[in-house]
Amino acid sequence: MEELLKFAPRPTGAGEMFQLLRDGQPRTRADLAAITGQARSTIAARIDLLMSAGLIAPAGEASSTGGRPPATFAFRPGARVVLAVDLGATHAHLAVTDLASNVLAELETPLAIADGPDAVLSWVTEHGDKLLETAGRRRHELVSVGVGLPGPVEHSTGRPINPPIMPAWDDVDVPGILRRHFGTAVLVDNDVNIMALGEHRTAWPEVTDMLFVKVATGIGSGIIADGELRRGAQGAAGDIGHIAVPHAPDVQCRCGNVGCLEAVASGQAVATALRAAGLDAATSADVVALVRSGDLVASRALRQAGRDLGSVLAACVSLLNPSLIVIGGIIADAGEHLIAGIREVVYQRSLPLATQHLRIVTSQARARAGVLGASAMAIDHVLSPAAIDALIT
Amino acid sequence: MEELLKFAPRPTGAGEMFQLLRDGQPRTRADLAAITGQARSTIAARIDLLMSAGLIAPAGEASSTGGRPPATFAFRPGARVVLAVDLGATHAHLAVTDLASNVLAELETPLAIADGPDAVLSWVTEHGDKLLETAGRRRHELVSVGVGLPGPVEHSTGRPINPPIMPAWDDVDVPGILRRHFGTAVLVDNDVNIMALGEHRTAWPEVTDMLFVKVATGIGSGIIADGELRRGAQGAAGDIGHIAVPHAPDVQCRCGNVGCLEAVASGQAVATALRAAGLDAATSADVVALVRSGDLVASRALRQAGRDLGSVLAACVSLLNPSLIVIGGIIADAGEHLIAGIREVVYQRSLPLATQHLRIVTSQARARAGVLGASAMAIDHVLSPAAIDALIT
DNA sequence: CACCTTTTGACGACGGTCAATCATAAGTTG
DNA sequence: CAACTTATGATTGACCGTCGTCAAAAGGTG
Repeated sequence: MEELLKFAPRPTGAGEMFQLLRDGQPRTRADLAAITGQARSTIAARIDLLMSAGLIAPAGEASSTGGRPPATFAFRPGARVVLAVDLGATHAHLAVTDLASNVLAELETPLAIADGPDAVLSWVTEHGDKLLETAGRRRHELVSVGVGLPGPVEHSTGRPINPPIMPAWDDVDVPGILRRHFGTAVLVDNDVNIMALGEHRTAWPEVTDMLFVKVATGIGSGIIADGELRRGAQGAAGDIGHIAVPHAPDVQCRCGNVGCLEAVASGQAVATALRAAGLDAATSADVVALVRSGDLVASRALRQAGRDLGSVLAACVSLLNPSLIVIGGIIADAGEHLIAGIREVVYQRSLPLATQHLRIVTSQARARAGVLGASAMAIDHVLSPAAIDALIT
Repeated sequence: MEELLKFAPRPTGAGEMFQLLRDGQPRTRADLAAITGQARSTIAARIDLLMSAGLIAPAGEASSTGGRPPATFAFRPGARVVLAVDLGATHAHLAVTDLASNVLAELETPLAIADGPDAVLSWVTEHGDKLLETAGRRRHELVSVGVGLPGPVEHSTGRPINPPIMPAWDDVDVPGILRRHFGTAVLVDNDVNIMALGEHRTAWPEVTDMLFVKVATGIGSGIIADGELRRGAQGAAGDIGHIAVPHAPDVQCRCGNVGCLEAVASGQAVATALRAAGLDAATSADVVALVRSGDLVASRALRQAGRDLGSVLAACVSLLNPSLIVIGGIIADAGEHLIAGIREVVYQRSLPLATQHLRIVTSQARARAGVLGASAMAIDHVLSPAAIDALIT
């Protein structure tokens, strides 16, 4: 049966051949013909199509093997642009990127999500247009928009569902509103999910199973399994902030339970603990500043937060068996104390099989993880085989 | 090279049209044309192909709407058979099923996995052949074999990796050995994973995100996310037995840590606790028997085990956001005490968004979950669009 | 029974892909 | 520089899958 597989007939359209080039590496026509199994003439025709759409461009000549050197072709990320929108509880981060998520122009500013969808989204459309201009691109070059929101989102419809910190946004048709203005596809997801996506695509594209953990005022995570973001039944997957921490003190959490991870290890929780110890710490940023200034009490508190986080992440490791955990969010900027605490507990509490190939690292995308993820989500939608085929006809 | 595989199985579409019929429902040519958007003549050609391969058969006429009544066609599950093999620590369960996982012949018997791969696998080949004969099928009708093993398995290669209870099986090429005998594709996975698959396919096919939990001598789980089994980076996902239980007593676990779920809530752990209370309980089966006989101490112990399980499952719910948790394994046969304890804690400890659509139920496939899953895994491989296209050419 | 509706199978047309061929371009090797 | 090697573009006929049409078949309706 399997043997017959190799006789299976004809492959691929132009859109699928294009997927091979998305990694940015230049390839010759012969390369593509060998990989796809198609005739050289067919490949040549597809190259012409993709070139005339501007999606690929000649990338110089490869080295000769004795005769005429072959011409190579590579993905041309600058062909179009997308708008990436990362909305947090109190800030907004906009970026215009090319199709390889290179940031062409960006804008970061305080903005309260609680102002409601009308105010926030009209701010987005206004500054989205301006940013496009700053990047020197025209509206017709914009092919899609990706948005991250600080709450649970049903990804298929793009509507927030019962978002605790932005109640006015419940069930708002965010894609519809933005599409009316920009005239393109609009993809929406949870902010932690898009951070996970951003980190995955830009820093760890070859990893298939990873967990991205955002530690800031709250705590959340995004799950990549088998190479893709997993959102769960209602889009609420990764919500680890309210998992009970084993052996934690019975601290009251805003969710009503006691001993939640967020109540003992979030930036807010650490700040509260430091105030109780007589230090001046109101916000997560204050905690980071204290630790960076070398304050021992703050460092010790952060390491303990790491241990508490670690005891929850150990459970996540057992359940998901990722090969990578990435720690992001503002608290991750406070140095190695947090991650040291995490490692301490995770490697002790998990089985060897799950930890032998497990790395635990800090975010590389840092504050840009959100927009990079929003960009990646928008790009994915637009560079799918079907979308490419539609574009070039 | 691997990329090539991504392209080779890009078929003409007969295999893909066949996927529509896999649900067993009869459809007319017009139905299929409407669904796929292809011309009726094209559909007719594909029907002919699939008919001549025996994969589908006429299923009578649909009711007329005024003119000639259309003929309907339906998947013919009896066209081929697969062998399903569920190997536990101390027992073996074999089944020959048709392509809809209907059991045609089965065999369940004690067998020690610790006897090693040579002894066990030759037992499997011998009795596999006999079972095929019992079912009245010939060797050439067998198209694939699915195997479940009680330990971590790298699914892509089918090799066990560091299996704690079957060390002699480490890195053994199980698919290779069985393929040499049966001459078909052989798929291998962890036993809990195939139970999850079996339960999912036979009882909850429409659920996209669920968690199957096996509670027996040990505790393990299988994850279905976005409709498919997720195995993690090394195939060890779902290994919840060694997650720390919050507020649990510091019971020593065989893994070296203390307070593991398996050490406080497994059949073995409950039996140990009951012995300490003066009851006669050596195995998980004894625990089930005691509870069924109405023993109050045993019932209370099981309910507490449910609570402990629940506190771990609450974390899993927060992380994965499933819409269903299925409890299987022998302990699940002891009635509602266990599941009552689970519900008690899960619904209290998880956020409303995650629990509002969450059901927690006992397994419907029961003892057959394993072979049904092995069967489903084998069938999936053989009824994929690419495999069908290869078959009918 | 004649007429209508709908399905079905057969046929020819169309378009995409392939394999082969040739002339030409653009390098390397001696 | 000449000979050789390899890549490219253009062209061709053949093949295969798909589509649309049309007449025949099969049943309902009056």
